[in-house]
Amino acid sequence: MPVAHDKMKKRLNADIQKPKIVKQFYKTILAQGFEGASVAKVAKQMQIHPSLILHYFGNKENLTLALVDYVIDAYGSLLKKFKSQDLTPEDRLERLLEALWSREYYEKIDVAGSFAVLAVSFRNEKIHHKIRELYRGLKKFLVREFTYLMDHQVVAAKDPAHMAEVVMTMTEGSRHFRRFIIEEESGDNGQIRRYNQQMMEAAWHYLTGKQKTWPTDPGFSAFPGTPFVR
Amino acid sequence: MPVAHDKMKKRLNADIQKPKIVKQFYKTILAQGFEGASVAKVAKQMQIHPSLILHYFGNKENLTLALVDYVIDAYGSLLKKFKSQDLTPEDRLERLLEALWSREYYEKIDVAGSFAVLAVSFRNEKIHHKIRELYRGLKKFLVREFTYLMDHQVVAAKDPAHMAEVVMTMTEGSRHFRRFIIEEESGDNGQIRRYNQQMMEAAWHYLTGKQKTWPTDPGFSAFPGTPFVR
DNA sequence: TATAATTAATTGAACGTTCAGTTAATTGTT
DNA sequence: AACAATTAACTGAACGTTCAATTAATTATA
Repeated sequence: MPVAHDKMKKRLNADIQKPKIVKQFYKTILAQGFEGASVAKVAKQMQIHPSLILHYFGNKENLTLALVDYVIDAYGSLLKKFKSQDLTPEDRLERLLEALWSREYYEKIDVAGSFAVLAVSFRNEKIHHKIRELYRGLKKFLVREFTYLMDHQVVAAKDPAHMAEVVMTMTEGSRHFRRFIIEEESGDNGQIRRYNQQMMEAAWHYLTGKQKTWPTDPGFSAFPGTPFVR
Repeated sequence: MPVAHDKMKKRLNADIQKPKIVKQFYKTILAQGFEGASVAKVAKQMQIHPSLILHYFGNKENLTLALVDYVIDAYGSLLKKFKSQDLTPEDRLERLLEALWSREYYEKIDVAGSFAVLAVSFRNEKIHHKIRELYRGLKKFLVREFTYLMDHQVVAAKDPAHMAEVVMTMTEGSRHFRRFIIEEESGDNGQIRRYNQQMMEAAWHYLTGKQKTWPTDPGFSAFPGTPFVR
C-alpha cells in the first residue's frame, strides 16, 4: 500500500492532461520552433514520460492537429466580445479596428506560433483546411459587421465581402510585418504603436473613405503587455 | 588518361555546385518543409554525397543562411525593372501596383519558402537581420517612388514612409492570405485574380484617395468576380 | 476488480557532423 | 610539352544523438 509523500504525483484525467500537453507543445514550439519541438522535449518539460503523450494523441500529427485547434480557438475567441455591445455605429467600427490591431489580439497567439502552424499547413491538408475554416468564420463575422455599418452610413457602399478580405489581409500582413519595422537603434514599443495606429487609419480610410487621426492608443492603456502563454 | 563514359560524373567547381545545392535545398524545403529538408535528402536528390554539402557550407546553419540570401535576391530582383522606365506618373503607379500583385512577383518565391525562412527567423538573429535588411531596401525603393508620385500630384500628400509600410503590409498580407480565400468547389485562378485586383484597387484608393476599377485581364474577363461567403 | 493513467525498456531510422582518404583539375617549373 | 606539385572536388565510414513509435509492465483511481 503506497503511502502518500510529497513527491507523489497526482494522476490527472485526460480532460486535464491533454490540454496541458497541447499548451506545453505550443510553448515548446515558441521557444524552439516546430522542428525543435519534439515529443521528448515536451514530456521532459512536463516531467512526464514521452509515451504518455503518444498514449493520448497516438502520434505527433494528431498532437499537431490538436494544437491547431487550440490556436484557432484562442484566435477566434476575441470576436465573441462583439456579440452584444451597445455602441453607436461609428464607435463600433472604431472599437472593431482597435481590437484587430490591439496588442491583446496580436499577442493572443504569438505570431511565431502562427507561423509554425502555417508553415505546416503547406504540407498538411487537414491543417490547411482548419485554417481555411477559421478565416471563413472571421470573414463571416466581418461581413456581418460591415453590412450593418453600411446600413448605418458609416462605411462606404462597397461589397462587404471584398472589404472583409482587404481588412483581413491588412491584419494578417500586420502580424507578419510588425516584427520587421523596428529600427535597430530606436527600437521597441513606440514604433509598433505608431505602426498599429497607421494601419488602423489606413483601414478606416479604406472602409469609410474619410481620413481619421486616431485619438487614443488601443491596447496599451488597458492591457499592460501580458503575453497570453507563459 | 581518363576515358569519358556515360556514368562518369563531371566535377563542377564551387561557383556552380554551391548555388545548385542551395537551389535544391530550397526545392526540398518546398516539398518537405524546413524540418523535412535534411542534408541527406538534399544530397540524395542531387546524387551527391551528403559530405559534399558540409564540405561547402560547413554546417547546416550556413546552408540556411545561403538560402536566405538566395531568397532575398530573387525577392528583390523585380524592383530593378523600375529603375529607368519612361511612363506618365499615373501609369507608373499603375504598373507598380500591378507588379506587386502580379503572379510573377508572388510566384517568384513561393510563399511556402518564405514561410519556412520566416519561421526560422524567429530563432535565428542572423536570418532575422537579413530579412529586415530586405524590407529596409524595399521600403527605401517605395519611399522614393511615392515621393516622386507625390510631387506629380498622383498620390495624396501623406508621409511616404507611412505609405510604404502600409503597402508593404498589404502585399505581405496578400502573400499570406491568398492561399486561404479559395473556395473548395469553384476554386482557383479566377478567385485569386479577383482577389489581387481587389487588393490593387484598395491600395490605389489608399494612395491616391480615388476610386479605381482595375482593367480586367482579357483571359479572365469571362468570370464574374463572385465573392465566396455563403 | 476493472479500467484508465503512467512508466519502463527498446527499437530502428534519421539526424548533423567529423575526418581520413581518393580522385580530378589546375598550376608552376623545367 | 612533360610532369610533378598543389589545390579543389568529392567519397565513405563511423560518430554520438535524437527522433517517433511499439510493446509490456506497473500504478492509481473509481
